[in-house]
Amino acid sequence: MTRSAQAPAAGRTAKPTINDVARLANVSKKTVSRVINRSPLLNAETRERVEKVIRELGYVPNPQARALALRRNFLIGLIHDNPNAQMVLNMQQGILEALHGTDFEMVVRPVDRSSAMMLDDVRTFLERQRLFGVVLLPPISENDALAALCEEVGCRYVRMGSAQLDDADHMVASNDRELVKEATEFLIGQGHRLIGLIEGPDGFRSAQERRLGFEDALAAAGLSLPRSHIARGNYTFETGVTAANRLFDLSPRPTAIFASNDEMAAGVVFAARERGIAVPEELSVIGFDDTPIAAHIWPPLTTVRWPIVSMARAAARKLVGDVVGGEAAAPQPSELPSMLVRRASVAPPR
Amino acid sequence: MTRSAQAPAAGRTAKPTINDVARLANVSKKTVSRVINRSPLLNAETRERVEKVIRELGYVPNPQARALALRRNFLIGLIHDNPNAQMVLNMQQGILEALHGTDFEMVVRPVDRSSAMMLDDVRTFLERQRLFGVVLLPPISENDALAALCEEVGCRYVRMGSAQLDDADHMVASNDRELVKEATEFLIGQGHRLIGLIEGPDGFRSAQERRLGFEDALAAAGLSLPRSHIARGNYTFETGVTAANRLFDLSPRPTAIFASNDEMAAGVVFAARERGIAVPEELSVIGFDDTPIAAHIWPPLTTVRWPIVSMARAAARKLVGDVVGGEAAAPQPSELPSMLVRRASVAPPR
DNA sequence: TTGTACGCGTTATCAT
DNA sequence: ATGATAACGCGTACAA
Repeated sequence: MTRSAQAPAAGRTAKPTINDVARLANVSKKTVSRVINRSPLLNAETRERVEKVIRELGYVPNPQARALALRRNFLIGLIHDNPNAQMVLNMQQGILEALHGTDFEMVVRPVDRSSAMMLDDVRTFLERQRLFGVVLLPPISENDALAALCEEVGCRYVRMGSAQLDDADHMVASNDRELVKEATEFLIGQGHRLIGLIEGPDGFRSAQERRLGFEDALAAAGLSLPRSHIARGNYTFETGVTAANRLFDLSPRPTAIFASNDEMAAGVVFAARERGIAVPEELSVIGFDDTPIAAHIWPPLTTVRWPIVSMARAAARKLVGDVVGGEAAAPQPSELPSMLVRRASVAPPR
Repeated sequence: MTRSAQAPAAGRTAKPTINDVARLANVSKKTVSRVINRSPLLNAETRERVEKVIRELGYVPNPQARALALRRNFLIGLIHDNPNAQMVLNMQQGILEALHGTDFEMVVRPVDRSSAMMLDDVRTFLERQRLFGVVLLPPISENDALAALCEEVGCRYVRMGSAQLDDADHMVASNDRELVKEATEFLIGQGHRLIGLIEGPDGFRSAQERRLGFEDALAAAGLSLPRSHIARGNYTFETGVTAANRLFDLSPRPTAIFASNDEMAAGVVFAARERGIAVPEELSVIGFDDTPIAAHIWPPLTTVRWPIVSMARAAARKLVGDVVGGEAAAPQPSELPSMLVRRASVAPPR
């Protein structure tokens, strides 16, 4: 089962190179290169001829050679420290959708935000691999030093997040604050007056935005928000359970809880079940993200759908748009809207 | 914040190359190359000297150049068509753990098993990117044609799966059959005699293995398995709901259900809740995988823990073990054991 | 054990 | 508008 072989007759392929194309088209390598790279200054007839040969030969440029010559790899990096599997995978999916049919591939790089070496690690990664660009996922995307680093090493980047943290070229954001306000207003509209908040971790912009939206709604309705009705979690199921139990101990107990993500909201429902509190009869719950868990627990969660796949797709298109044609070339939005998804976890208070 | 760079005062970088090392160490490129690639025939003293220069310069070989010269990229591919996010992410985590500290990066490639172009797509991918190796995740890992393709294009591969589908060098498997037997015996030990099975999709080896384990246990206990007590799902929550409802309609109703994965088991619990069937009082449920959902629904699921991260880590180490030192160089097991995790979803029948 | 000369496939420079 | 030639950085024959 031998491979390679340069002799044409020999079994397997020996993929054609730019030289083969040049020879058969009676032009120089450079001209072929110009065709590949869509150089504008090129005789139309010459281009036709070269393209014909390319097609006949089934020639495809060698990515390794291009990477060496261009000092730039055809790879898009995905840098993240997001603990939620569904979230990360959805983002991967969005990026891959944008990259599909292009010469780009996606390489995944989890980082440890708590490590002092984080920035150095990323720097090494970017400089060594010479990535074409990277997509920064929340929450690490909120790190300005990381964005500055990308800029410094000459790597394009697009940040994803819950608010505009950067200029439109480098950002794809959602309108969390607005939608959490809407979600909270929905609870108020159902008659709830004592609403608890489980906010996300300190220092996370998403946590801040969602809290602000929550406060916006209460303020607009003239409701007060006692400090005691705010608990904090770190976006995990377990901290949702803990935070919920803290709120359950209040007297009077909140009749509704908004949790800053679905994982924690699922923790609330779980904790309620443990304490014999009926959802939604005795407690309404709203989450955020609309990850599958929201629809898979009982009762299914009312939540805010975060357009995560679309956001990731837009982010990747922003990166490669200059190089590839088609839809990716169109200007990509820097904000994508979320929406409220109503399910069974909300009801009027008793 | 300038780094290395001995040369042209020019601002950015100018990373040292193999030539710089050779010059400063008073040896030829080739000797440096030998040091990098750990050639055995090398004067110890020479090696020391070169390594010293490498350290001082902070020299790191350029991956793009190596890829071109070696006709092989330092990338490990992850090929999958697994719909379960947690599963895929755990596998990614395992692979990344194995790759950490090496020169390898991971590139992710989802494929569409239903597409007629699947094999051609993968072939193009492998030939173009010249991957060092790929890890094949279930269920696509069960596709023998895919493995043959890897072999054909000269790409190393390791398959992950629920049974030994290939020789030890190309396989990391778990002992599903054994553990499902154990899980089922646990139900029988609790007193259950009417046990339903929700099996996985037709054609999936994991589904087959788990069904066999289930049948093994019933047979060993002298219990019959009416065809009507077997429902089929496709590993999703929704099909778990549907299958559960089919089993609930039986008379007499099964007092326990084994579902071939956690997603479907969660669907069973959900469906039971909808019908007012108490779990575990009126229905015991066991799942498979021990993904987070198992512990996050009520009641938490008894399930089989699939050592997915370890399996992926072992798979990646098998691929890169020849090249990198340390733990990865040790022979990697081709089978990793699962274990039964007992939680609250199982109780004796009434 | 070490060095020389060349190849890997592409892009960039600077002519023409 | 196109071409000859030199990078790009590293690995491999083959020679020494």
